[in-house]
Amino acid sequence: MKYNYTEIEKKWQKRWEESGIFKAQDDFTKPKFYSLIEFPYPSGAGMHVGHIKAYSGLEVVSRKRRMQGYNVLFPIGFDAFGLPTENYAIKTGIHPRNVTDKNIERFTEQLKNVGFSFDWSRVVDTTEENYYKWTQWIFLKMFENGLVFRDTALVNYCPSCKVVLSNEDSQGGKCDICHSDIVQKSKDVWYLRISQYADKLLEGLNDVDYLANIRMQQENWIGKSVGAFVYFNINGGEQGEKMRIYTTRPDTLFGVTFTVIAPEHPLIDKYRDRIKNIAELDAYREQCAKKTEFERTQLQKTKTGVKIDGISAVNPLNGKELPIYISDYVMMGYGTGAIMAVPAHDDRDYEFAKKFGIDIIEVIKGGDISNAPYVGDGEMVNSDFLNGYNNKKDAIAKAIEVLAEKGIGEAGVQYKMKDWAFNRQRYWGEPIPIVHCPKCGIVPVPYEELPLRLPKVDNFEPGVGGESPLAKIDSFVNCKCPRCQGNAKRETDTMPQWAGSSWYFLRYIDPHNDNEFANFEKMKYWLPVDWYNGGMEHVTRHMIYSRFWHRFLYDIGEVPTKEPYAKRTAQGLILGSDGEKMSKSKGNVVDPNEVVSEYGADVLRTYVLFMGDYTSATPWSDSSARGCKRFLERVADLYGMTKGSGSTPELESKFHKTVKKVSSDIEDMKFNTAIAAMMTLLNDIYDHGSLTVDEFKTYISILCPFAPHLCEELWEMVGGKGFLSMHEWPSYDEAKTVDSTVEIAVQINGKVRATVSLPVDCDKETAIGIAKQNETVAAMIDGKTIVKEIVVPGRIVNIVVK
RNA sequence: GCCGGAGUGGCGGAAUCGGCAGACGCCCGGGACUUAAAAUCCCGUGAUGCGAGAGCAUCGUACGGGUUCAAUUCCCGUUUCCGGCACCA
Repeated sequence: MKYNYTEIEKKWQKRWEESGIFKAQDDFTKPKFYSLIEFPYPSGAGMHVGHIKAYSGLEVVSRKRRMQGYNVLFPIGFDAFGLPTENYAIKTGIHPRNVTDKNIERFTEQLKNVGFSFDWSRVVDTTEENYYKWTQWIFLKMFENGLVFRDTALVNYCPSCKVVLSNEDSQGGKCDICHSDIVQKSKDVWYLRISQYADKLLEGLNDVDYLANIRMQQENWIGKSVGAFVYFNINGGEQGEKMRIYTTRPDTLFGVTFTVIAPEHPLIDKYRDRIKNIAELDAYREQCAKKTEFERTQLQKTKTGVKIDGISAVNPLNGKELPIYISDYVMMGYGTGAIMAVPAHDDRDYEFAKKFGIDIIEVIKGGDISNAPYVGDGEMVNSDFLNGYNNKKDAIAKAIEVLAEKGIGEAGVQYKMKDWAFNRQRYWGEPIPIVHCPKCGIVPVPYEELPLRLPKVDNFEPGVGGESPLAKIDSFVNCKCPRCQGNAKRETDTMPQWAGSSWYFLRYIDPHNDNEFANFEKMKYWLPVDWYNGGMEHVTRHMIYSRFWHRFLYDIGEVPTKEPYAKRTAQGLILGSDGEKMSKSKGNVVDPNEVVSEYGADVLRTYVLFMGDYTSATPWSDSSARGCKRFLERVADLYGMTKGSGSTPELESKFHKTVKKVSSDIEDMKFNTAIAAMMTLLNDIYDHGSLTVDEFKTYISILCPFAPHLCEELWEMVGGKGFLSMHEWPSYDEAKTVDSTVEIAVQINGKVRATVSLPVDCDKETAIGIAKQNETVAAMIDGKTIVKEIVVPGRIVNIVVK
C-alpha cells in the first residue's frame, strides 16, 4: 500500500470528530478512566515537540483504555492568563483577549493535526468569564473561611515585570518569568493561608501514587521540621517579657552560650531606648536591608553581626545570662526569628562564636570541639538532668518534657512553606473580588455579582510604583460597598497565573454548568484523576497549589475526594539536536507542524515515544524520526502479506509475547520498548513472509494507540467493523508466550562457551547431561575435575572445573 | 553543603528478585536494483589480537577495590554530570 499519510490522517481526523467517539460519556455505570495532561499556556510561539511528547504518553494510555472498554475522560484546555500575553499587548497594543484567541486557535490547529483523542467538547479557557467566575467563587469561599488575609510585608518584587512574586516564583532570587534579580519591597499583599494546610498536604502524599522524586520534592518544599519553642527571659526587658526561640535541638540547651535574632526582629525597636549601641545596630540593619534575599542567603556565607548592648537573654534552664546578637544568618521569616546558639554542635553557631570570641561548651561527647563543631550523636555531658543520655531522640523527648513541666517551652513544628502571595499588579488575570469600603473595610463581592469582569482598557502598562493597570479605570475602581451601599473602591490587583490552573481538572468534569463549578454527582463518578502527567517544573507550584485548593474544597464539602490526583508522572524534556534545551534564541526548536507535514502525525507520535526513556531528557534527531517513518511504511505493506501462506506456531507465539509486552509496557510508560517489541515482531513477520488476517488485526490493534490514523486505515482495508479505536484490545494466551524449548548458555567457570537447546521444564540432571554432550563443553571439561554444577532453569548452566 | 537521579558502542537507548551485555532504531560500510541518483531491499557493524576461512581468544557497562560459580545489576571508596533544596536554627 502506498503510505499517503497526509490523506489518511486528514480522513480519520475528520471521521473521529464527526462521530464524536472520543467524547466522555456521563454514564455512571461504566468503569471510568480520567487521564489528565497539563493544559498548555497558549504562547505566541506555538507548540513545540515537547508538548507533543508530554501529551503522547497519556494519549496512548487513554486510547488503550477505550479499547479496554473504559469510559475515558481525556480533556484539553488552555491556561491563558499570564504575563507573556500581557507584555505582547503592551508592546503591540493588541488586546490580550485577541492575542489569546489567536494563540488558542493556533494551538488547537496544531493539536488536531497530531490526532490526539481529546474530548474537544469540554475545552476550558481560564480567561473566559464563565470559567473565572468560578475561580473568583473559590477565592471568596476561601475568604469566607479565613484563608485569605492582607498584610503589609516585605515581598519579592521583580522590577522588570513590576509585580510581586510568590516565593515559588522567585526561587534563587531570580524572577521566574524574566530572570531578573528580585528585590525586597514593602507592599500590601493578599495572602492565601496555604501554611495552614502544610500538614494536610504532607499527609495526603501517603494516599497517592506519585513518582518518588515528585513526592520527595513536595516534602522538601513543605519542609516540615519538628522541634520546640523555648522562652528566654530578657535581662533589662519588661517584667515577664520573653524572647521566643525555635530549635530542633532542645537537648542541647545547656550548651547555649549566646542567642541571635534577625535584624528585622521587633525586639530591637521595642527596646530602642534601653539599647546603648542602637546607632551601630541601625547601621547594620540598614546594610542588611539593602541586600537582596539572594545575596543574604546565597553569597554571603561569612558571618557578620552586632552584639546588643543593654539587653540580654537568660537561659531558662540554668539561669545563665546570654548575650543577644543580631545577625542576618537568622531569618525573620522562619521560626520566631530568634535562635539559641549552641556553637559546640552547630556549624553556623560555631563559625559565629569563633569570629566573636564566644564560649563553646560541649554537651555531646564524640568530637573535638576545639577544632570543629560536633553534630553527631553521643553521650550527653555538662547537661544536668540530661547527662548520660546516649541518643538524640530520647534526650530531646526528655528536654521537651521538662520544658513543658516548668512552663518554659513546648514542642513545636515549623514549615518552610510560606503563605502564598496571591496578588499581581497586572491586567491579564482574574480580578480579585474585593471592595475596600471606608466604613466597612474589606468587603467581599457578593457571590451573585460574579463574575467580576475585567474591564476594557487601552493601556496595559503597570502604573508608576507598580500599581495595577486597573487602578486607572475609574469606572471599575469606583463602586458601591455591597454592605453599606456607600461609595467604595474596588481592589485593582489581579490573581497570579497559578489561580486558574488550581482547579481546572474539576471544570472538565462539567464544563458548561452555569450554576456550580461542577456537579457533585459527576465529580463523584470522575474523581480522582486516575493519572496525571506533566513536567517536573510544576511539582512545587502548580501541584502544591492545586492540591491545596482541592483539599480546601473537600474540607468545605464541595468535592468528594481529599486528593485530586491518584497518580502523577512526569515526562522528560526533548532537547534540541545539539543536546541543549530547546529555545528560540538557540534556534534549535522543532515545530510539530513541520514534522507532521514532512513525516506525518503518526510518525511524530511514534517517534517522540520511541526516542528514549519517557521520563528522561532526550535530544531530537531527524534521522531517527525517519527510522520511525520506515517502520510505519513497512507496517502499511503488511496487509499484502495476509494473502500468503499464513502463520506458524512460532510466529503465533511471538504475537502472544508481543501483545503481552506491549500491554504491560504501556502501563509502565515504557513506550520505547513497546515500540521496539512491535518493530521486532514486524521483522519476524517479514522474515516469515506472511501472516493470518487475525494476526494482522491484532498487530494494528496494539499499534493503534501510537499510530491511530494508519491503523484505522488498515482496519478499514481489512474489513474491520466500526472504528479500530473503539475495538477491543487484544488479549494473549499466557501458555503461548512460553516456548517449549529454550536456548541456554553454558558457562565453564563463569564464561559462556556454548549454547544448547533445552526443554523448558527439564530437570537439573538432564540439563547438565545435554550441556556435557556439546562438543566445546566436552572438550573443555575433559580431564578436569568438576567442582560444582549450577543450573538456573530457563537461564543458565554453569560448570565449575579445576 | 544537603537530598535525589544518572554515567553502557560513533549516536538515542535496551537488559537490573545477579544468569548469553549492546534488544530496537539511527549513523556508517559493502552489495542488489537503476543510464544515474534518491527511495527500497539484502549483508555487516563494541574494541583488540589470531586465522585464508567457518571461526577462535582476550578485553569491555565512569574509575579503584570487594562479595559470588557468575556483577551493568549487590557492598565499600573515588569521580563526573543532571535535577531539587540551600545560613530553615
